Amino acid sequence: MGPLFRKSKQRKIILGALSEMKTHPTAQELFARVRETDPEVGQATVYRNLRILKEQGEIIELSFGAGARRYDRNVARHEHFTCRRCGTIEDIYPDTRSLTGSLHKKGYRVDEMKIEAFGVCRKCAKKIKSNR
Amino acid sequence: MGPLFRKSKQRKIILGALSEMKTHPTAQELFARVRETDPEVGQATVYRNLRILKEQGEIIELSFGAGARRYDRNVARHEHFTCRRCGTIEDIYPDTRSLTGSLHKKGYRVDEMKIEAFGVCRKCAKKIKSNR
DNA sequence: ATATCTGCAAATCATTTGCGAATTG
DNA sequence: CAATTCGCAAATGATTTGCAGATAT
Repeated sequence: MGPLFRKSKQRKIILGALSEMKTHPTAQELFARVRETDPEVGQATVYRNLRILKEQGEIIELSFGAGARRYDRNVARHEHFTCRRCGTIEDIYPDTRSLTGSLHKKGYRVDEMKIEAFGVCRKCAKKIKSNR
Repeated sequence: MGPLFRKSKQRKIILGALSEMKTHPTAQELFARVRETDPEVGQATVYRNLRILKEQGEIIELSFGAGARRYDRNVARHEHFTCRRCGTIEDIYPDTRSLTGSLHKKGYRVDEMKIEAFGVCRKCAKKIKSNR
């Protein structure tokens, strides 16, 4: 079987910091955040632990288009909406059954489906409306 | 307005090579392919032209999870299915209207939706079946 | 003519790895 | 104690950029 994972001090710090951030941070953003309170934590430690936590199913790894990967403490099945105006990434919970269903009918075995939506979020849409 | 794009020899070579490849290649894969016939083309030229061709809407840029970006000459609206067994990336054309519709109802303005499906493709599914 | 483009090499950005020391169970 | 993890620095992989010379319109 695989290696035995320990509850290292750093692993707890990193998971704790990610839990507090609602912004779906990149490894670098999380590293910066961790450094604020624990300046002795190394950057490789952050990357290594993100990989381990992902393998353990404690967190999810995201990658929106190009650029750095992002991490998410919300492990429930969900998708993301990125606002082009304010940059916020919101969790969304679309019903994907008809999508996977039609693929199954065509002979595909689907075990994962990733959906990313882009546009203007509800908050920004309201602002735009009131400004005219 | 923006810059005037020219039809450089290299740009044509790169677009031509991508047109012939049905594999959704990375910039490096495309670079290697171009080098086979035109060894004088530089790697920066490939990257630069991929960006320009994308801006012009001649090609599409994809990024599946982590790893290098991939490029696609098929600019029609479509999505992708990646087979975990043979690695092939197939074009799929799912109906996304109900998905965008329900987001619109919730107040989001959706201008783009990206879907990536993963699993076992039809060809591999058949092979697995016949092997037992 | 001159804005655009090229090839090369060096720079940048995100991430991984080697290693000897420290920590966890 | 022995497996695991750490921090650091160097390595890697993907992509971008600076620049002087070449090219397209």
